[in-house]
Formats: sequence, C-alpha cells, structure tokens
Amino acid sequence: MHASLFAMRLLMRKDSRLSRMLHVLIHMDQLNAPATSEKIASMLNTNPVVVRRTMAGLRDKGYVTSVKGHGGGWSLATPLSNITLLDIHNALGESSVFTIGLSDEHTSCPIEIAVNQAISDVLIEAEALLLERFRDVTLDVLAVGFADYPLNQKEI
Amino acid sequence: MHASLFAMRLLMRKDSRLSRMLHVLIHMDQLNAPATSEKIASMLNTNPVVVRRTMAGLRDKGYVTSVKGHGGGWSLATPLSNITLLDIHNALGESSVFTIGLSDEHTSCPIEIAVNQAISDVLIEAEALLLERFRDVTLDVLAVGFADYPLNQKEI
DNA sequence: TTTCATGTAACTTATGATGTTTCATAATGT
DNA sequence: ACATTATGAAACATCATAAGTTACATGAAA
Repeated sequence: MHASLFAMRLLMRKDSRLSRMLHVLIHMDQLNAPATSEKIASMLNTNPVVVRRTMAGLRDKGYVTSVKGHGGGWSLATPLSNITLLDIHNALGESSVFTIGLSDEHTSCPIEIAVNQAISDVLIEAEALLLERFRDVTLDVLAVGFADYPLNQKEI
Repeated sequence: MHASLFAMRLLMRKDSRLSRMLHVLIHMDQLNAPATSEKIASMLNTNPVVVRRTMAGLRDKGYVTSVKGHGGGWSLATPLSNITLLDIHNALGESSVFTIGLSDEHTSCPIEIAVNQAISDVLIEAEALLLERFRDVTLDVLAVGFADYPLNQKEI
C-alpha cells in the first residue's frame, strides 16, 4: 500500500549487447556479402527482429548500412579502424554504465545531498575513465590476427 | 523457439540502496534510541520487511545491531568514522557495479575472446578506481555540518 | 501475559527488455 | 508482372527477479 519509490527505479539487464555487437561487426568485416538479420540472429542465438532493433541504432549513427530485398542485409559502412568501442557503446544508447543509482526522495535533506554528491563524484570519475579507455580502442585492433577465422561454422 | 542466451542475463535494477542506506545510517547516528524497521521504512517510503532484509546484510558485517521487542530496533554498532562507502557497498552485496556484461556463447572464438578481453580490461580498471574512491570516504565526513538536522519531519 | 519488535518463509506484483507474430515496404531475379 | 527475399515497424506475449506483501514464529520489555 506504500507509494513505491523503489518502483521508480530503472530496470536494466546485464547488457552484453556491446560485446555481442563488436563480435558481429568484426565478423561482418570478413564477409564479402551483406549479413542478413537471420544469419546474425543465428550467430547470436537470438531473434532476427531483435537484431534489426539493435542494428538500427548502429545504422542511425552511420556504422552499418541495411539493404532490403534479394541479396540484402547488413554491411559495414566504414572500416573497423574508424570505429571505437565508445562509438558502439554510445550507439547502443545505454543510459548509465552503472548499476548504482542515487536516491531522489528527499532532495532538500542535506544528508541525502551530501551522500549523493559523494557517490556521484565517484561515479562521474569512474565513468570518465571508462569512456576514455573505450575511445582508445578501435575495432581493427581486436580483429588483428584473426582475419582467417571462419564465419559460417557453428562455433561462431 | 530459440534457445535464449539473452535470457541468461542477470536482471538488475538501478540500485539506490547504497545511497538510501548511507542516508539512513547517518540519521541513525543522530538518534538516541534504536530505529525500528517501520520507522526506517517510512523514511524510505518502502516496506519494513524490505528494510529488515537490507539491514540484515549490514548487521552481518557488524555495522549495525538489531534488538527485538519493546524499545528494540536498529542501531549503529560502530562510529560513522569507522564505516566507508566501500564497506556499505560491499555489505549490500552488489555483484557488479556495471550494467555492461560480456558475451559467453562462443568462448573458443578468438574474436569473442579479444572483444571480451578489451572490454574486461576497461571494466576492471574503472571498477578499481571506483572502489578505491569509495574506500576513501567515511560516513562521518558526509554528516559534518548537519548534526542538528531534525529526523522526524516528513522531509526525511 | 500483553505488546512490540525482529526473523523468516512463502507468495504476489511490477517491470521492461527480449522474444514473437504479423504485415507493410522495397529490391532483386525470373 | 510476379514471386522471392529482405528490412521496417507495430503489436503483443514471455520471462526473470527485485520489491512488495502477508503471515506467523521468536524473543524482549512493560
């Protein structure tokens, strides 16, 4: 019967989309033809519609293109060397990288203010470091040495 | 009909327990008497049972004590100056501070390995920084200057 | 022995991304 | 033209789980 403030929390899952999409993009780089949503979905053991939803975000930022109809599918729009972890992280639209949140119930209570300020300072610093590191890594670096790894096998 | 691997993700909410519990602990420091679960629950606009569940973790680590019966409730077991943000963070038992996770489907694929290694390196470094900062802040610092803020008003 | 409080088990609810179905749209091949 | 293959997008169903709730046992104080 309580007015739930806990219920206002953002629901989020441990999100492996970054890892998965990087994986897919690098494999795509080794293909000559576009990869269909269906093909990518089977790589990721998920659903083609989910793939389209996720890839749409990358397309909107210009990292991949989509083509309809026969012979269509998804292709890289730019070399892997032009894409950083940060680019894909941002394109996936994560609201926050942290599971830790702040209380916002008693915004006039000086204790809550002090507590939130202390936590927030730390989160901001840690996130800045994380994003900086993500910006330093381009996808071509991750692909080095694996240019010949086969795409169409079950393992992928 | 796909074997869902996405479904294996950990579900987690944006967790404001750290912020809330710090807030509560500092207020408790200003009380002469134990705070009941009911009282704390009304502070946090939540349920007494939820409070007990959460406080139980802090009690197990020795930061608070609980007393049953008349005049019972929750009290600090140690001065605020002995408790750090890291202590409470750990006591709340968060599995990971990040919403970002790794793919673990194709553990023999060298691309997945390289991708996960890159992400993991960054997460580990950022988390280490965060925990280090949390360890530097004791709760008495957050309470400074607010010793006289009233507890029983609606605002808290 | 009544009251008040925590302790705990069992159950219900709320949430929202993922998963799914369906149809529209568009491009290619025959 | 028409069938086939692909994305686009809307609408709905599923699923996992923390939070919320109920109920009762346990223990301490008045």
